[in-house]
Amino acid sequence: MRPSKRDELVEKALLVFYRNGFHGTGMDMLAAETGISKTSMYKHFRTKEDLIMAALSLRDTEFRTWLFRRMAQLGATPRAQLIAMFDALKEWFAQEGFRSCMFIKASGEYPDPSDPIYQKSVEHKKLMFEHIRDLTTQAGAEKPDSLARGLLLLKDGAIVTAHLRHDEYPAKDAKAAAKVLLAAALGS
Amino acid sequence: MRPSKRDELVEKALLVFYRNGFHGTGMDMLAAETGISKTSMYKHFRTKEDLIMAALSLRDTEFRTWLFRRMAQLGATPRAQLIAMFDALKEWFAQEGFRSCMFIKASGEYPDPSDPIYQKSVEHKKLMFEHIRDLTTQAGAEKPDSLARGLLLLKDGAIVTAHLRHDEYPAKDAKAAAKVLLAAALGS
DNA sequence: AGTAAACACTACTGATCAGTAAACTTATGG
DNA sequence: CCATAAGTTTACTGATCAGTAGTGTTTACT
Repeated sequence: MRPSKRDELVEKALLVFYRNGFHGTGMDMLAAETGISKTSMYKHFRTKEDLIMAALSLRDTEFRTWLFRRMAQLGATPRAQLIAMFDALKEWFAQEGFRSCMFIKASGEYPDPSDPIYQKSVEHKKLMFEHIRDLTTQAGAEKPDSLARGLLLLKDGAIVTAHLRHDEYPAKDAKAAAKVLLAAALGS
Repeated sequence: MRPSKRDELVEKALLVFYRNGFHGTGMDMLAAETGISKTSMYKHFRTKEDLIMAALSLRDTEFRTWLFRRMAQLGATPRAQLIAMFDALKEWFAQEGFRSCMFIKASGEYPDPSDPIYQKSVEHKKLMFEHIRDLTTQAGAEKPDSLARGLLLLKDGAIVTAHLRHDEYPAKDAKAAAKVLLAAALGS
């Protein structure tokens, strides 16, 4: 099984799921939009849920890779990186395809905590937390966990707000608030 | 048309939509769960979308009424009310039926900005903002709009995080961060 | 008691849902 | 050049989707 076609399917499915939602995307529509036949899709993935899980895994690695790299590019010190997270978010919000956080949406459509899709969303948030907490630790915070959770509240608040409010405020306000939290935790 | 049965339908439909999602809830399932026949449902509402809109309207007034009243009960001054918002949220998160914000979920399932359901979600967030901004104004903030938006980022961040993380942290961290923002904006 | 509205029940429409079967086409590697 | 595997197309399954028609039943007001 060569990986290329399968990967292509997952990439395209990811976009359609992100744009149309999970329940809102049928397998026939997916076949039409990706140009890949339904039979082939079911050769690679036993069920729709399996395909969703693969798309979420791809999204998780893609998103964290992009965000953390961009933070590192924009900020020299750990503290500067944490502030730069909100500059990176601003760039994301301005992209035309931006439609909130894939995992917040996924857990909204599959709210049962025993559902693998829900659990994947929990996992993504956990991985996000771990990286941010590493940075707050490096920055010398007394309570790195608490500071990291606070910054992530601003991040997720900004994401869902940016989806309902297409102006510059969510990223801007979140960045300003993050600076205040960092100053309170680390000194100005 | 006596209002009682119609209202009963909207109330019950609201619960089912909130629990199962919008696309995840079929009209047959709704009839089964509410005990109201499909025929009757379609006497009151021409389409499923009309019913969803009615449910969202009810949710909007119910939620804002509850939250603002609770904030007034828990806080004497405008500033105390703003902090108390996060105590009220904590109570909400602890309720067994808690499943994130209905409007964030609605805009996730209906992401088209021209969709009435999406617009209803925007409207709800706007009404939330206006009340919080009134409080930040009364509290004497120099930039009441900016402070209100910052506090609402924490609120929505806490809501979506609490849905994926069933512990006390989201409400606790959001309250701590809110205190820091208020201290920075109003003086300690 | 009688009337009319509100209600429920059953059964149906055509469309779409996830998923499958079978036959055909393409590409690749020995 | 041939065999194998990956891909395609078409057609299908039974279930469920939103929404409707027709007939009967309950309720409330006069």
